[in-house]
Amino acid sequence: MKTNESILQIGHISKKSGLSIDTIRYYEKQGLLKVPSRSVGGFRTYSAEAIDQLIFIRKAQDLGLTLKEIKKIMSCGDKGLEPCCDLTVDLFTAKINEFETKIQELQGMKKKLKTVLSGWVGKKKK
Amino acid sequence: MKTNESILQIGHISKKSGLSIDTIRYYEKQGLLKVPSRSVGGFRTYSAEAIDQLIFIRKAQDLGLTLKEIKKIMSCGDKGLEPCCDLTVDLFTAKINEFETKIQELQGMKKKLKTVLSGWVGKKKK
DNA sequence: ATAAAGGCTGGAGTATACTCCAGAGTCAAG
DNA sequence: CTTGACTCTGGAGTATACTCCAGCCTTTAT
Repeated sequence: MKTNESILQIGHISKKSGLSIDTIRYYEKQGLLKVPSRSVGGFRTYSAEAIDQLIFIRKAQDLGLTLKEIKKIMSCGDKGLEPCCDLTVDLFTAKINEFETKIQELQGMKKKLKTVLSGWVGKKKK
Repeated sequence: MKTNESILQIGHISKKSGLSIDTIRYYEKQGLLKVPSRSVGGFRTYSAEAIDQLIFIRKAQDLGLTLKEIKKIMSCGDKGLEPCCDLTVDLFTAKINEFETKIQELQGMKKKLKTVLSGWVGKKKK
């Protein structure tokens, strides 16, 4: 059950990242994850880095980015932080502003929910 | 072109809210918007309140809530702030925590993007 | 009365992001 | 060498949230 310590199969990084095997393969197809090397028999083999990348994707997605946007953002890391093109600069700038707005909105919404919730607790049920 | 001042047709609230007519009708089908009254001929007629509701939906959605969740949250407003059921209390509590986490993540992500971006600006292109 | 702008319904189609599956091959242990 | 856990591919299917359309009706200005 224990192959080489440092060579991770897809099932392993699936468990570590919390993403399904199918999802990982889907991300690869979509170009979000660089194509992994393969074992002689054809199994995908990953380094630990892949786990971090998957977690990053999940987080970014949770923050409202599409896979396309995430792909763009991630590919900048690959190329030593060179902007791939002006559009990427624009994307980054836009996203930063968007995030700022979202933070404001989340704080507002949180307050709203809290107010409603505390009203319930005050009344108590049944 | 100007009917009664206070009776709004779907096209009007569409423009004001920034959502398409189709989307508004879709929300109605999904039960997010209370069924509007109709003109004699069958046109939907709204009050200005509907615009606010649409804007709320759009914001909540932007923050990562599904239409189902938004529906639940909105229906609480209708019922004088009574929790519709325990599940709603749970939903609210969970969402408040989720929002807190997201705020943290957004701030982290914003910082990351900013760092990358400032690297580009420093180097300047071409 | 009529024409242009706007609205109606039901249903089909689209985009995104998965999720599931069959049939077959791989790998490590015993 | 067999077994059982794991992985492979390609393609079909699902959920969510729209988006578009045909064919027809309403409204209102002229």
